[in-house]
Amino acid sequence: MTHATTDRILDAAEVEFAAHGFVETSVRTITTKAKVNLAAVNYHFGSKKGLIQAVTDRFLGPLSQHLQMQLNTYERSAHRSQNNEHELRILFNILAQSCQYVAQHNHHSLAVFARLINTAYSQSQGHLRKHLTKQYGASFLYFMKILRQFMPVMTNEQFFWRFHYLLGMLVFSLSSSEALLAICEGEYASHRSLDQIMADLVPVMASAAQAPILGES
Amino acid sequence: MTHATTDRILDAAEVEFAAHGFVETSVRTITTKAKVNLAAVNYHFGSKKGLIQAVTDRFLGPLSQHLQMQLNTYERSAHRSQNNEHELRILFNILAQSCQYVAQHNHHSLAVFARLINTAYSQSQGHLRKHLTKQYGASFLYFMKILRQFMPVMTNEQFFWRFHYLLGMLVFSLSSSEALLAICEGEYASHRSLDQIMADLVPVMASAAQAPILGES
DNA sequence: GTTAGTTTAAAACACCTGTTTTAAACATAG
DNA sequence: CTATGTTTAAAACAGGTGTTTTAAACTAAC
Repeated sequence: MTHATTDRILDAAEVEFAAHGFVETSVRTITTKAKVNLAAVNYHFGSKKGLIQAVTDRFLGPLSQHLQMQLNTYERSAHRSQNNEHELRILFNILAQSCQYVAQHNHHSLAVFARLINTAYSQSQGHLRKHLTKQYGASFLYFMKILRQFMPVMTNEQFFWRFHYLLGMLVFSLSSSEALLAICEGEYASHRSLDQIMADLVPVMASAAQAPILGES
Repeated sequence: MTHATTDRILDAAEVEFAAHGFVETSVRTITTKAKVNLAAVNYHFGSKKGLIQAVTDRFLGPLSQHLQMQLNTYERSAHRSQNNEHELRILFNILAQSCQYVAQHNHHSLAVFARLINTAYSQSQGHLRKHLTKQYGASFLYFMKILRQFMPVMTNEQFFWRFHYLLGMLVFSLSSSEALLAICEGEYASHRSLDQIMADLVPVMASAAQAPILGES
């Protein structure tokens, strides 16, 4: 194997980042868990930032690619029902399936994904956010563009905010599922995987997307 | 003034915490912005954790109090419509008004509130979460209990998850509004205050709460 | 076998973190 | 005045952080 070291670093970093976040995870704990020399991170990835980008790119690439493909085939399909909710569910299902597709090969990727978006938006001046929009903004906007057709009764501004409400629901649910499971502790229990959460969210997002706008009537 | 120092610390801490989060904000920047000696934080609050709790308690107390009162008067009101969505909107409106009530006296409190919940749930083993549930769990559960009545067509487990989907939508939207405004940068623009976001979210949360559960039919 | 790239070990760097300590000055109530 | 609590200044502590460096060992290809 030519790059066993880099892969071990990426794997360990992904687990730690997903569990404790980017800031709270030190390079030393990553290299220790990966059983790799401390200097290896800076040797291969330049810096911790570089490692974070590498970790995210590893699944964000396939994710956006899969998403774009699925959206393309959807757009080419002829029949479009008059039922907006039905079409919205199809679209959110495509998003969910794309997430599940990358989660298949990479168990912690969804948690990292959620954490990434969460922190990218949480810090007001986010270099992460710029990297995301620059690298994967196309797929992002493509999805938004198609979604827009089935949320016609609102202005662009209202759509913008509504979209991010949905994004927040998705991101928070995925990134804090561990804590939620820790809370119920067997009461409501029944472990719910990120895949299940995503599938569960589809109709909720569809309904939320169609909710009327108050203060208009 | 007897406690001008502690108040200045709390004010400065609130602004910094809201803007950069708890971990990314150092005690030194707080004391500098508050124009207070570095040791003052540990003198008055014992530790940084104590300061965080003090900052959150300052608005979480009035918030839970206001919420509990409003819920109480709601429960006492006789007429209850058969329209679940209408009642749900009333309930979420109560929540929104309670938030706006504390935000009135304290402009950054909502951002801190959102960030608090977000970080409390993000770290898997959260001492913050325990403090929250121990201190304000009553109001929390009270709200959930009333809400439960108007979301009858689901199991307790489904309700638990659905509730946290809504919570996530709320928390993410409030805590990342700055980043969202930075994105659109005048395109969709029109500054939207946290109060407006909360009000905007009421019908969305009501719809999301009522969304059907897939895989049952 | 030489060369180039990789990996390791260990140490050090420079910096930031929360916290503590010492001393002196200030405030205010008994 | 005295005593108690507050505030400041400045320094230091102990520990963690990302990063760099040095040297030696290893691996593979030409």
